[in-house]
Amino acid sequence: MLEHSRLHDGGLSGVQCSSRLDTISVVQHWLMKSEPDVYGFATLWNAPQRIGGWEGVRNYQARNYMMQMRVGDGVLFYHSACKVPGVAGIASVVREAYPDTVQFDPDSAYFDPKSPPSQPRWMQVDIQAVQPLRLVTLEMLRADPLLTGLLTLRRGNRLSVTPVLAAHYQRILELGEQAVSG
DNA sequence: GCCAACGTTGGC
DNA sequence: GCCAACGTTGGC
Repeated sequence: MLEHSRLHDGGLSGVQCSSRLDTISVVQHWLMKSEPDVYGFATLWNAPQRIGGWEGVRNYQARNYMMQMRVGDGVLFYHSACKVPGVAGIASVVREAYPDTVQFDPDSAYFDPKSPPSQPRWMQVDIQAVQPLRLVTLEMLRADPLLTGLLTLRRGNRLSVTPVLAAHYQRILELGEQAVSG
């Protein structure tokens, strides 16, 4: 089992590093958006081994976040551009960043002629569905004072991959499970 | 390196 | 379908 030394780029740069930090594994959390009409949580849930490749990201910031992902990181699977947007389930990272498989394919909608196979521009990760949630709607997210600061709630935020604080991740999980039992 | 034009995202 | 917000492109 690999262990990783890594820091979020979200303001931890001032943290003192002990010499043992490189043996500490820190689970990170992320939110990833997908249009359910194209690829929803159910699609991932029904895929072989419940694993799917997150290809097609064509935004550098989102790509850079994916490159920070490590096996075991938690993922909130968010449904966007649909009737009721919200977090539909959780997944986890099962394969770390590798060259996006469709960027070289001229027949793919995600083809990027400016990305030579010798120097791939776009990366993807693989994620595995862990658990469906009762939809935690955008409205619920906005209404919860504990979720203040969640990047997805920021006005005008279109990033399809964003880091999520552990506390926010836990809270959203709670909301999704609470809805099921309640 | 500026910035206008254009394309895309995504809530509403 | 509208439109605000934001990223990218390309002329200069």
